Amino acid sequence: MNQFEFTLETTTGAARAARFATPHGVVHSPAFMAVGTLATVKALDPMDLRAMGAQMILANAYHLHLRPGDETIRELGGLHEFMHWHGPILTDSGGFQVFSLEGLRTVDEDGVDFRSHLDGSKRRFTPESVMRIERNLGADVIMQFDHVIPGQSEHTIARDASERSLRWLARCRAEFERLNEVDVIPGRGEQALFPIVQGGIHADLRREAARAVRGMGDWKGFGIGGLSVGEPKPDMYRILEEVHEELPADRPRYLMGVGFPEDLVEGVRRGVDLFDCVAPTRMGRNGAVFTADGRLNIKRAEFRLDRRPLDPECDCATCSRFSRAYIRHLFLADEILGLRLLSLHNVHFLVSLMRQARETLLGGTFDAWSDAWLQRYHSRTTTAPA
RNA sequence: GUGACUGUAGCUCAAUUGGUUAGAGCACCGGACUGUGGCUCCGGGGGUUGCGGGUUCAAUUCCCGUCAGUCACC
Repeated sequence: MNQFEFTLETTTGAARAARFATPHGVVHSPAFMAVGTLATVKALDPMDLRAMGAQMILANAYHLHLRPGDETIRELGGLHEFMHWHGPILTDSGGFQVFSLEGLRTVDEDGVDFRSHLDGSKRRFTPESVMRIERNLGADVIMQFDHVIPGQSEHTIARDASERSLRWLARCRAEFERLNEVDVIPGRGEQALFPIVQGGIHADLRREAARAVRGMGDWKGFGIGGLSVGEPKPDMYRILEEVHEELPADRPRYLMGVGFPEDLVEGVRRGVDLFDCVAPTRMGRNGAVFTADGRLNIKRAEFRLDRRPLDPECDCATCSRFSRAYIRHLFLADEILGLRLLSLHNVHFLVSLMRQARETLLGGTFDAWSDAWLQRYHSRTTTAPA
């Protein structure tokens, strides 16, 4: 396969199974990408990720620029070499991080001034500087620098941010192409730049953004951003349906920052190929466990004498060995193994969930499987449907 | 044995000169977390103020006794 070639294998409605070729290996989609912001999927070793079948992981340009520095990582051979993950990597640009520094940053047309969350030092990101950072990190797929806004933002705010993101995309692409001429990528291979479709929860803006992005070039894939940032779930699902109709079928769609198990299934049904989310690891560190019957909190007293695994149907390295009672004890005692065991299980759960989606797509049973899966997951989940 | 000091929530401590229904932190019991701070946030259950008397309209607060702990002295 050619670099970044996306080969559709089958479709069921909007849902697709495909292969996405990168310089560091092929991603079989739909797929969940574990998040390793600081060049580590928190509490997990690359060996754990490989063993559970994780295919591609994320890292973050903002965080790694501040520490240890993208130049440092470049000198050390790039991200793959640095963190000893030799599969595909995607870096997020830092648009979301800058957005979340509310009160510590100001956006203007040229870029963003902000203060480092580490030491308060003044910093400035522009589309060009972010492209250079992501080049130094050397991921397979890099994301454009975009302007992220809260999920419920009104039309005028959303349009302003979306249009700015489009203008920044043009500058990202120009700098990306310039660097391709004058610079090499650390490690080996090539990079693909993904644009990000914005537009908040407004259908017209989303469609305009998708069309505008398409018109700007022959992209290797598309990011869908600005979702799961405070808007109701039905809005997110509705927007995915709108965007699906505007994006080319023969390119991967990456839904940024999503999500919870039910969001992955809903996303696949609406044409999404790639997901990433901090939920499995962050929530795992806080005691939440994904199971086929919904979420549970391992710290609850009801598990004090529970000898069962977290999820009786799970074959991960945690569930094949440890009881709920033991892991509960680890959490109440603040033992670090507890964080690790739940992070491992939760990431495995999402990776495995997408593997099931892929297998049922290829087997022609996806609709029935996803219906049944969603019904079962919601039937006993503790989180109220939005 | 004598004297001094201290006893308030599971723990560490608050509670104007005696004045509403004795509070807080931690712990405990639940919940939240979506392009990552192991953080944080929200809610909840918990008290015969060591025990027994007394004074007072009113006692965690003042008085007496008693028990326990700490320290000092025989």
